[in-house]
Formats: sequence, structure tokens, C-alpha cells
Amino acid sequence: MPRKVAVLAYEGLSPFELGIVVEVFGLARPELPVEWYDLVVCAERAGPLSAVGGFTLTAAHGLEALVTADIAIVPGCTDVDADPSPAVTAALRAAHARGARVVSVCSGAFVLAAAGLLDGREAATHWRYAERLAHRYPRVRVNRDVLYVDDGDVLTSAGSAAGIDLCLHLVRGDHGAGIATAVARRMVVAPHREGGQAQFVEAPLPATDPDGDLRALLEALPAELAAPLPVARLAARVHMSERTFLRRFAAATGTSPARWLLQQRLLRARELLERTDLPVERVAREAGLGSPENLRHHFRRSLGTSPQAYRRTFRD
DNA sequence: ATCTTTTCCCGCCATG
DNA sequence: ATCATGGCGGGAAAAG
Repeated sequence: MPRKVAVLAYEGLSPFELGIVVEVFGLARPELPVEWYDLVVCAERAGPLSAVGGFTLTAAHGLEALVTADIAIVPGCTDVDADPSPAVTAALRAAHARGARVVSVCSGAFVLAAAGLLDGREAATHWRYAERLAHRYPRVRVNRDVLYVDDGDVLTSAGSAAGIDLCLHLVRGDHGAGIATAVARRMVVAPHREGGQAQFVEAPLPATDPDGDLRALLEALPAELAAPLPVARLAARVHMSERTFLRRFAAATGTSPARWLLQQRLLRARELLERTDLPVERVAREAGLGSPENLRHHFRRSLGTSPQAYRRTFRD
């Protein structure tokens, strides 16, 4: 049985964010060896809805599709101060109660918050709206610095295109990094973006685009993940003091060297677990995570599973 | 799970 | 004056 994905359309919706969801989940993918999702677009009422850009669309399904979905997605709304329809919030609560994963893109977090689904949870939204979300729904712990928040059954993403990151994250969780990478490749986007939305807020990319040595280092590092890469050594390689290296690195990637390396190494470990039969001990070593204990530790922290369980899920 | 050692990394500030 | 640099301290996190 394919997983059912329902995305909500409504008056004044943003076609881009709806489109992300349709592109990821709604496009047929016969080239992939997995059962793809069933996507439906649903709306509260049957009539035409006007979208940003001055055109209209009609959804083929009603809110019951949202309630019975495995994944219910709310794209951003144009008016975050408006109260979402009670029928919509009720449908989202019902979906959640049934065990569905409830997902928002951008300002869609306001709808989830209105439904009470974010109470006491961490959530992401567009940086422009973070303050308002936190103010209006004090029980929501707004994280301004990430592209998305995965809280298990409730997932929220930051501004517009961060919805792509979150959708790919969902695919990665359901089908593994290999499949998610294939989808990303077909969409011609990065399979995994590092750093939070902070890097997109004020700093235009050209100002922080890594130049010369640093760029070369960033490109070279993925090939040497198995070796220890202490900051002091890295800084020396690009002829900078540690302090300057940290600053430049942060400006270029939005994270610190250690965090960036950890992400790369976890990604490598996942690949090895999916594509090879290497024992966990070797996976840990090849990925540069050192001991299997260390690998397990970080795996649990970021993926919520163990390496063995992860391999079982994506390898049969 | 808990402890110890090591490494990281960010604010502060003098310097060029 | 502004700006990048890089040394230092020490709280935080990782590694063992």
C-alpha cells in the first residue's frame, strides 16, 4: 500500500509551495524501485480557489482526504494573522490523532499552531514570521535557525524552498538516502543542504562565497572523511589562524567545521549502511566516526535509530 | 548511564 | 574612523 499524502489548497495559497509537494510526492517515479506515494490535493470547499499570481485552481478532494492521509501537508498562507478555518484545524487534529504525520511549509506553521499541534513543540517557519509565530502562540518553541524541524509526527519547515528540504527529508526517512538523492537529482536540487536559514536571512551568498583555498578545502574534504580532521590541521592547510578559519568557515557554510564534518560523516555512514554489507565497526571507521559506539551515539541523536535498524529498513 | 579528558568554538579585545 | 585578523579564556560538547 502506497503512503497517502494529502496537501491542502486554500484561498490565496502560494502555488510554489503547493508545487514543491506535488513535484516530490505527486510525480510518477517508475525509475525508482520503491512504491511511490499517492498524492491528492484537497480543499475545504469544491469551488475554484485563487492563488498568488492571479489564477484559480480547483481541488479534486475535500478535507476527508486530509484526515485519512498518512502525511498531511499545509503550505504557506498569505495572511498569517487570519484565523484558519475551524474545519481545517479540526481535520488536521483528526489526521494527527489517527497517526498521520502533519507537515507545514513556511507560514503553514500558523495553521498547525492554530490547531494546537505545535503546543510545547519546537517548530520552524519563515524567518520573517518567526517573531509573530512565537508571539501569537507562546507555547510553540520557534527555532529560527533551521531549515526544518522533525518532531516525529509533526514536521515544520522554514521559508518557501526549505519545503523542498523537508519533503526530501520525509522521503529519506521513508525510503533511505539513496532514493532521496535520486529524487533530488531529478529535481536538480542539493540532496541535503547544510546550515540553517540564518545563512539566507541577510547575507547574500556572493559576500560569503568561499574563495580559493577554502573552497578547494571544502571540495576536497568529502574524500578524506575517514581520516581525523582536527580544526588546527584544517586551518593550517588553508594558511589561516584557527580563529579566522572558524569565522570564514561559518560564513561560507553556516556551521562550524565539527558540525559540518559530523553531518558529512553521518551521510557517508548512511550510504555505506544502505549500499554495502560492511560491518558497523568498519562503517564507523570509513565514515570517520571512529568507534561503533560513537556511530551509534550520533545515529540515535540525529536519526532516532540505530545503524543496524537503519540498514534493515533500507536493505532487504 | 556516568565520568574524565580532549577538542571545539565564540565572545572579547588588542593589533595591523 | 572602519574592518579583518588572531591570541586567549573558558563554557560546551565530543570522544573515550
